[in-house]
Amino acid sequence: MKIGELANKTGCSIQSIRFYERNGLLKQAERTQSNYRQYGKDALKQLTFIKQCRSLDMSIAEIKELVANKQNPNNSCANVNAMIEAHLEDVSQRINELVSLKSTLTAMSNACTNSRKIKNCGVLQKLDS
Amino acid sequence: MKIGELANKTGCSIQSIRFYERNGLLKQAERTQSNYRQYGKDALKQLTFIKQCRSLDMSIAEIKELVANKQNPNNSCANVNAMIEAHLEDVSQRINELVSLKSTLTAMSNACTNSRKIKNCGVLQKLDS
DNA sequence: CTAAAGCCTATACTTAGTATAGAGTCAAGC
DNA sequence: GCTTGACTCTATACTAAGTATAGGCTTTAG
Repeated sequence: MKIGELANKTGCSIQSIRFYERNGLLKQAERTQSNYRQYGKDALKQLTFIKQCRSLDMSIAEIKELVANKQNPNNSCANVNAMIEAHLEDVSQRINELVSLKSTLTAMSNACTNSRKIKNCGVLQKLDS
Repeated sequence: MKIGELANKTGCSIQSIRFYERNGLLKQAERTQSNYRQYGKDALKQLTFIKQCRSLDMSIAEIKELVANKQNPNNSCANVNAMIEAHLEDVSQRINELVSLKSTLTAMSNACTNSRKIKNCGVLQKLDS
């Protein structure tokens, strides 16, 4: 199949598929005589894997590491586990940050009403304090 | 005071102060004869305001809008309120995404142990499914 | 045969800064 | 008076993960 079909099947944009190839997440695609990229089922699988990882907010670098690991089926998977744990830790921390931020924003939002003027705006007053 | 002192007092980097100026969040600084930026208390206040907004994850564009609003003390503050609400909504939604993501990652992390091989890695199996 | 749709590469743009190069300025010490 | 180090200046490149665009082929449908 060509890149457009692959894009449709995976929900990735054509540009991001090319981007993944350029960045070594997808191996270089075969080309037709007219230089069109040509994909098989394995590429579909690989791209689906990448999409799955991206949906978990993994970085390109992290995914690249996972892809590399998959090449060596008999190696230990300890670093894969370590990476997931580190990523989980990042996500947890970001959640904590955002929750705290949310409560500040809520307080701010409650400090004003639409009927005021800028000079009396409760939101701006909180921002200035 | 010069830019280094302002940076120290606010905890902003010198580069980001210049960045804020370039992008219209801070007004153009006065210059000394030798072209050094010269700041007074008002700049300190303004930069502190910007930092406060950034700590709430507001974008440069949003802060620019707030700064512009502050110029007109007698206007209604409705759009300030609307922006905070929209931002709060964004944050809430992002929290929801991350919480769901966290539970997926936790399940993944629980699906494997360090003692396995890549081909039997529970994490990779979940990622492939 | 022609026109539309699809594909190709290369380049610029996005966010909110950070990092660097190369040059000018200022204060202190000798 | 000179040098050295700290500070500042501008301009440029870089980050992440794509998206958007221009200009040029190729394929497909009518």
